[in-house]
Amino acid sequence: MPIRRVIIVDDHKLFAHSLEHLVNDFNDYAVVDTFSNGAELVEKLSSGMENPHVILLDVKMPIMDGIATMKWLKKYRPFVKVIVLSMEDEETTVLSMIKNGAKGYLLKDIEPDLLKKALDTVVNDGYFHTDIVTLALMHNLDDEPKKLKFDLKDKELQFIQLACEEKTYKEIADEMMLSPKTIDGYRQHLFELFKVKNRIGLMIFAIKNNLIEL
Amino acid sequence: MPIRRVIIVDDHKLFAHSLEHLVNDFNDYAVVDTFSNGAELVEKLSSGMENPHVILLDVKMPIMDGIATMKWLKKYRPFVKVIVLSMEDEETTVLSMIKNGAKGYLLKDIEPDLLKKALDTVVNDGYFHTDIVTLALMHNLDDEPKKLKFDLKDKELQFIQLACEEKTYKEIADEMMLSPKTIDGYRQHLFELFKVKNRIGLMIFAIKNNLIEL
DNA sequence: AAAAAAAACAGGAAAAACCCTGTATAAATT
DNA sequence: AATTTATACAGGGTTTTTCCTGTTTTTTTT
Repeated sequence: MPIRRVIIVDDHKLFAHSLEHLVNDFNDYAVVDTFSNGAELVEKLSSGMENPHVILLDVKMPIMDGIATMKWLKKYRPFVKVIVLSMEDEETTVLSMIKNGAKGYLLKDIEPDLLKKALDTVVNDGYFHTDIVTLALMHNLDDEPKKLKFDLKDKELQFIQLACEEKTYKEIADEMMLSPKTIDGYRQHLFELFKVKNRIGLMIFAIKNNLIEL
Repeated sequence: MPIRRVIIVDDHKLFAHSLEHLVNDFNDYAVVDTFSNGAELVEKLSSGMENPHVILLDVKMPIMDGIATMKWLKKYRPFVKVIVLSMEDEETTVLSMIKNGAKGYLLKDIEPDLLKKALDTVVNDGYFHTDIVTLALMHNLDDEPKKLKFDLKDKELQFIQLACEEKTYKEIADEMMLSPKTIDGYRQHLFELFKVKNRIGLMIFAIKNNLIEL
């Protein structure tokens, strides 16, 4: 196996250089460069630097942070594998890095062995996912209706669901076997309750509160 | 550690009983019952049977399938840990089982050792997630605009995004600095293109095709 | 420069959505 | 039994949306 070129991007110089030593001690890996923020990386890559196999990327950095860097990489170097090395395990951060193509997400307090394993796995299988990622993904999946401050009657909920389909109120009235005037009453009541101005507003509210299934 | 009570639910009798032997051979686990579909399980649990620690659940079953069973369990026995054992790895199925609280999802062709490990991990950590789950979760996350058969101009896309907000066309016209009549032209053109009948239909289309960010 | 295509805009009208106020009836409270 | 509350419904008006058929202006193509 050829030596894998690794780039480290981290503004914490001490950490970055210790990491460099560690990675250089692994067989098959060599750190070819370290940068202290995303902008430096982007600049070098843009000006013809050879692409690395793997980038070890921090999240919190000055000038151009990990998320912005990840977005750039996704767009211009999608084939370069990125492992995020971060102090923070906030789920929104994890999700946003994974969404933008990170192949792994590790906390900085892991054992060196795990980093080695992550590198190997990412190179061979394309990704390395730890519990931290899986849990974030799971919570992201949550689609329980958020507990609303109002409790909606069955008919109201049914109206909302139908109002979020490509139907006229007349059609909704037929389907619910009620007068169009009654339907108009539901509409008006819910507009006031949700503080929306039109049917689009109602639909936005319904989506944000998981009242409907698209 | 006390012996963990396990229930197997699988209509494939031969498989179910082989599995029973296998699990009984594991230390710390004992199969207390096997059922050939979800309905049998639900009936027994409802009529006072002691709850198991773990349920090994198949997906494809007659009468009451794995998904329906999982939904029932999520509602009435949320604390019972379920590991899905399935032949199929269709991502929608995986997602739906995980959404409904399955703690693990394994294919039936795995090694016995892995099942043992899954049982131990589920009992101790609460879940056991294999690549099959992580991959399904990842793809679920996809929010790239799907490649449309039409290519939309910038103005059209902007109109769509504004039309999916709580605005009148007059307001949209102001914001885009165009005449309301021009906006109406965009509307009509896109209605025909997407084959929708009203603004709600347009919004549904935009959401399904990831044209907008809510 | 002429022709073709695309983008911006209009008139006019019907349909649907929106809004306000008010009534009859059934259901729940007291 | 009397009162309140909730539900279904109406009249009638304003605004917005939707639809159809054009014209003018700008941009692109030839």
